[in-house]
Amino acid sequence: MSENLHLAPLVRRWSKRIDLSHEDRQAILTLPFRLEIFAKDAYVMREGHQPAECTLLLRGFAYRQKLLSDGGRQIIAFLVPTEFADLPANVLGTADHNVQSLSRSEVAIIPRSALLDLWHARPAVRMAIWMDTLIDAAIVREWVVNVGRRDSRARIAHLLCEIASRLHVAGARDGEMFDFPVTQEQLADATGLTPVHTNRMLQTLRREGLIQLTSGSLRILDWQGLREAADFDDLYLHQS
Amino acid sequence: MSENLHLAPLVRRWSKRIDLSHEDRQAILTLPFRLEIFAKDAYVMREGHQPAECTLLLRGFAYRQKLLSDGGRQIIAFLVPTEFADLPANVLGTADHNVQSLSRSEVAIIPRSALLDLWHARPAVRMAIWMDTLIDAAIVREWVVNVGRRDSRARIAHLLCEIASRLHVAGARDGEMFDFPVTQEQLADATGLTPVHTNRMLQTLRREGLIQLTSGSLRILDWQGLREAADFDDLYLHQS
DNA sequence: CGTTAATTTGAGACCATTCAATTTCGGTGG
DNA sequence: CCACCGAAATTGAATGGTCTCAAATTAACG
Repeated sequence: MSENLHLAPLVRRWSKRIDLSHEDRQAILTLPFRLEIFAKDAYVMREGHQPAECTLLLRGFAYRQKLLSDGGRQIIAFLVPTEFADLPANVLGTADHNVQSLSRSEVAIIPRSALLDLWHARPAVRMAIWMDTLIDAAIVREWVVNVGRRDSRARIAHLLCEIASRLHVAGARDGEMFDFPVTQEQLADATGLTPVHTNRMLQTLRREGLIQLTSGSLRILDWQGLREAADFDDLYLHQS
Repeated sequence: MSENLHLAPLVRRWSKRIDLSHEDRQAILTLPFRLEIFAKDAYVMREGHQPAECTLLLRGFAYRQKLLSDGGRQIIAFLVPTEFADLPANVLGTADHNVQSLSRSEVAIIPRSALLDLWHARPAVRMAIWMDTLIDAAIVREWVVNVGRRDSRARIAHLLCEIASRLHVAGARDGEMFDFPVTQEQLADATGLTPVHTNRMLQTLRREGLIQLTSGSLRILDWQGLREAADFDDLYLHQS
């Protein structure tokens, strides 16, 4: 059977948590889809819309976001490759938030029915998807804690810890570099701070020798120090 | 077959979103369980623990919560009857947050395996559970927005709007009264504010004639006014 | 009716914001 | 390769929303 390897990373990620049979893998790899490119800042999903297809992020990053009536913006989550952008909207019918592409990104667009059929037919796959959903929720819960109860320095530090942990699943090491093209304004919208204050806190963390953040790439110089500054415990990521 | 009506409210709620066949209903109603009572403030679930059973809230209220190393507490969600307290922990293996009983509450404790069997056997039931999970996540996302980007008055107002909407699914009306025994300290921990400032904002909302909040019960006097103060849009609750 | 928890009030301190200006960076065309 | 441009990052000073710390009052409960 002709199989397309665009979906292989998804199989790889799911396999770490769930035993997938050969049939499971084949069923995933032969899902129908079309590729699409989103430019930086392009909307992948819009609040209020009713999608008929599922969008799987293959390359690049994206973020969930909500806009307030006063023009404010809150970023709710960052999406990394092999994550679905609009699963909730596909199941519940209507999107309750927006998804924007962080950088230029590549996605696979899969018919909702195909994914749902897979979900009904293959227990292991549906368990993997459910676990994805639950971990997603766990991350958002930690964001509530971050934004609600940590001071600005810890907030930024915690967000950076989370990003680094998710980008390098197998334990982040000191000095390691991550490609993550985020602006300070976006970090501000993710932490509930202003861009100005976000800038000052980043400078503080740099001055303390904890991080090195230049446009597009993050390097953690002192993982232990950053973890302490953030009060970070990666239990909620459920990646071990 | 002898069926126990303790689980009937769960069937009723799920039926609003999903068509449940007679067999589906029977399967739910005949789930094995034992009843348990939790006192006010008792822990229903503890971070780090690995539950073997699922806890379904039948009467009273509960809340999800995380503690910080500096002693701070952030409330992440309120649970109302017919909601599961520890589904994520049962699926992912370990609890990543705490659940406490808000008032004296009654729960049904169901063996994990029984619920999982049901989940595998009955497509409609697992769709209902999945939708629950997704709506849960949507609510938490809105909390991130609330805590991250709204000022203190709007934050309190929004939380009250959400509670009222969830307690009276079929559209809240002016002057209606809800039983919700929450303290101002808990409202503070849910909104990321201090108890003192929460008190002042509640007074503001009262002075404006929007609410009437006495210990244990909430009455919304001006639903439209409160909605505007909160910038509230109930789309994310997905209850229509 | 006594005791403890919850709510309320006041005043001062502080963290983060606001507003504005400047500098640096990244990309583009000459 | 340099000059230019807009976006992003940085700096400064003043304002302000929320916090902190205490004390007083009220409500809940046995």
